[in-house]
Amino acid sequence: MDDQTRMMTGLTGLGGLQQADVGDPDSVRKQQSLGQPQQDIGDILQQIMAITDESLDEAQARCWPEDSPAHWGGSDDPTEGGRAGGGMAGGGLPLNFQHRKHALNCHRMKPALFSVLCEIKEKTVLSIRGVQEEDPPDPQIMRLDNMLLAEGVSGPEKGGGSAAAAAAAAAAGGSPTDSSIEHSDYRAKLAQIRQIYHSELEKYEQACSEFTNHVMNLLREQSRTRPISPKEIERMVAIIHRKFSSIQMQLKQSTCEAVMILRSRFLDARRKRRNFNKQATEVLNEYFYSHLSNPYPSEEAKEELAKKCAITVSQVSNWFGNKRIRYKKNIGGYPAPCYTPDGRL
DNA sequence: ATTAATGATTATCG
DNA sequence: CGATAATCATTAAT
Repeated sequence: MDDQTRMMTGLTGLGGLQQADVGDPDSVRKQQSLGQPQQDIGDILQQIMAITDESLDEAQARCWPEDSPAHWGGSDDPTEGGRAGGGMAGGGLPLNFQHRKHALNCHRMKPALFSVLCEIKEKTVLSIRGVQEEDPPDPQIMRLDNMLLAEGVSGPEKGGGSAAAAAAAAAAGGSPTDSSIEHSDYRAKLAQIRQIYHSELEKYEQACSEFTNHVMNLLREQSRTRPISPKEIERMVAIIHRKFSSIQMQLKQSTCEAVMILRSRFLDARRKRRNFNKQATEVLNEYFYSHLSNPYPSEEAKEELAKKCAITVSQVSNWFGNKRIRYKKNIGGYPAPCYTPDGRL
């Protein structure tokens, strides 16, 4: 390994640094103070710190140029909360930045420091390796995905809004003022949700790849002054992707909520209730009062009534359910209407 | 503008 | 699954 050889040479160059000592930050300074110029190490560390800070700030400033996207519903995204609002990149930063980087790379103590960092890392990486991440196929996000697909939000585009509305109106047949209007309205709103969802998703993807690129560039850059294995970069990228996918899940969840609300608003039949026509209620009432002793029409009788009234069987069932309970309430309540304990009806 | 009537939904029970 | 009771959301009536 390249790192290994460099580590070794660097070790000898530093002169007698024992492995046991490296873990303790103070021991490094103590060793330096005795032998080689301590000032150099102090400088070089400071430069590394400065460069790291600056490049991080720069990356963040470029990655999040504007605020978080809009969500529906009330649930705010808790994962979007605390990002450091560090110092904005001033005008002269890049030059200063390049200059310092150059100075650092050319520093004569750099190989030695690199080797020390290699060694420290060699000890700590073992503990990190123990934290192997596994990604179980999250059932939560699977559920959300399935629902979005079923609702046609995340599926393939189904034509423009007006076209879809026209198609719906044409397909509905019958009276054009009844269900087709509401249905097209529903589809329009659904298309709106869908559009927002896709644009947000795209924004997230873009931000994710942008941020990933920045981090990778940063790590590659830093790998010249401190040891970073490709595997670690990979790990970092995986972490970033996980984070962003959790944000995406938030988006999917709020989209699902919006769709649910939309459904309950438009597909709830209570909202488009029409009274049955006079003749239908007459037929139903006739059956009810002529079978008052047993007002429970059989399935067959229900079908016949449904056909006669031009309504569905379940509507007939609803009607008889309502009629029975309301008849009982109106008739049976004379002597002792059921008062509640607090004296109200 | 309030209230009554009414069709539909929901929760609960057997 | 069907019946009931309570409740919702809309329409008709006052």
